[in-house]
Amino acid sequence: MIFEKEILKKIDFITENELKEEILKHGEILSFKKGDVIVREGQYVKILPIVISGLIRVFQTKEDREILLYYVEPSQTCMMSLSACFFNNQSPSQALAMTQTDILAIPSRFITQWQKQYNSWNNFVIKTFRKRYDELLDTFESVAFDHIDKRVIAYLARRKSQQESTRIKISHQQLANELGTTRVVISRILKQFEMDGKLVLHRAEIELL
Amino acid sequence: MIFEKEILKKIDFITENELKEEILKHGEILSFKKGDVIVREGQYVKILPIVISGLIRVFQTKEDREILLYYVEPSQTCMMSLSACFFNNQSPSQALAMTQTDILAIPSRFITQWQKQYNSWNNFVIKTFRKRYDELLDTFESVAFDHIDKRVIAYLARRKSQQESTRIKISHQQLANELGTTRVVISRILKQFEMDGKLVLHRAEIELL
DNA sequence: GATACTGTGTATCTTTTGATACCGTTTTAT
DNA sequence: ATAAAACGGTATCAAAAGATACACAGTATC
Repeated sequence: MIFEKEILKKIDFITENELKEEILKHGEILSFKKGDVIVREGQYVKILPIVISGLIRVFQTKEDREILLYYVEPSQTCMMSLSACFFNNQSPSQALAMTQTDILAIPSRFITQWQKQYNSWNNFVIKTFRKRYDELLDTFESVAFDHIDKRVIAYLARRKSQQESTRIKISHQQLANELGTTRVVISRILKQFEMDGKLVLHRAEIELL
Repeated sequence: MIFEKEILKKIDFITENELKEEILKHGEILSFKKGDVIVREGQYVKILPIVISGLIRVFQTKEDREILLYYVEPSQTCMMSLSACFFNNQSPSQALAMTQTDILAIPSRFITQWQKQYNSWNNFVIKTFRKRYDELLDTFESVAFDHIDKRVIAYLARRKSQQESTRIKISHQQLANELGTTRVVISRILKQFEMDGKLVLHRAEIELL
């Protein structure tokens, strides 16, 4: 059971009390288990998900490879859903629950309505677009100009700071998928890092030093 | 002199007559010559530019290299300006007039106001964000997964369709900057294409066949 | 017309990354 | 318990792209 108090804590970027009430009234909590598909490619999207707890991975698949768009963390929403709701489009991407995840589902009809009525909602919408753009630009720059070893380090560092632990559970294959390369390349680089004393490798787990 | 009729033609995505009048009333036409800097990095942005004629190049500079974000064509606006106006931020990027360019400058205070009042304006705002995101994603994918020769061809094809001519005025060095690589690589690839009979090279100009 | 700058062709060498293949270990499923 | 799948180490080879260097032609400037 999720209490209203917890929900309100996650949407503290909403300043108008009236809007808070509306959100609690019209939003519905949906729960997903690890590995559940939340949105399929091509599916029409009727709700906007705001993550209350857990983590959602949003990605596209193109010719048997995945392109990671972004993760949706608590207090955030999915830009692609936002856009799809807005224009009543099909979703161009897939969303997957990475862990047990609870979302607050807002029916799409409220999105533009609230944008007009509530400043903080409109801010939320615009910030979501801008944030994802900046993230993508970051990724783009690192793909364009950095070597893979640097990207691996950056990825691990980000994971470390997100989860407050130096042990990162991920297989070489998964890491390769995240960075858009192959398993052999990742194994090679990680081994080198281990020899340099930067980390220790365990099965499906990387321990940062 | 730019006539109201021409302006209205360029903003035909605006459906409300009332808004059209407001735009004509509060917007101001600004003209730039080829090469003029329209926005500097770090500058506060007080107006939203809608291009009436010409072309604007929006890019960032990082450690002596340029990162092209996008071009703003007639009827379009600059996402970065939109975002900067919205949050009263400094512009993280530079904008440069590629040719003689006329813009319709909308004072920033109207942006959110009109978003609330006019659906077509809000659509314009959201579409701008989404469009630039999609473009960036496209570029990202081609950088991540395509070889440079394919990217060169794609770049030339886009330029061709934009300007309705098979002769593209660009030097190898400029082309290298656009694609984030070096002159030698571009010369090498273009020469190969010429030998394959796909194009003819002239000085600072490429003729597509 | 001399000079400097820009644009281009091309050769050589190196680094990075990808592709493939093979092997052993550990975990999972039946 | 046994087979299958997932995980990872490593070697070899090839391709793509970057770095550097040099030559020379066209263009602009004075």
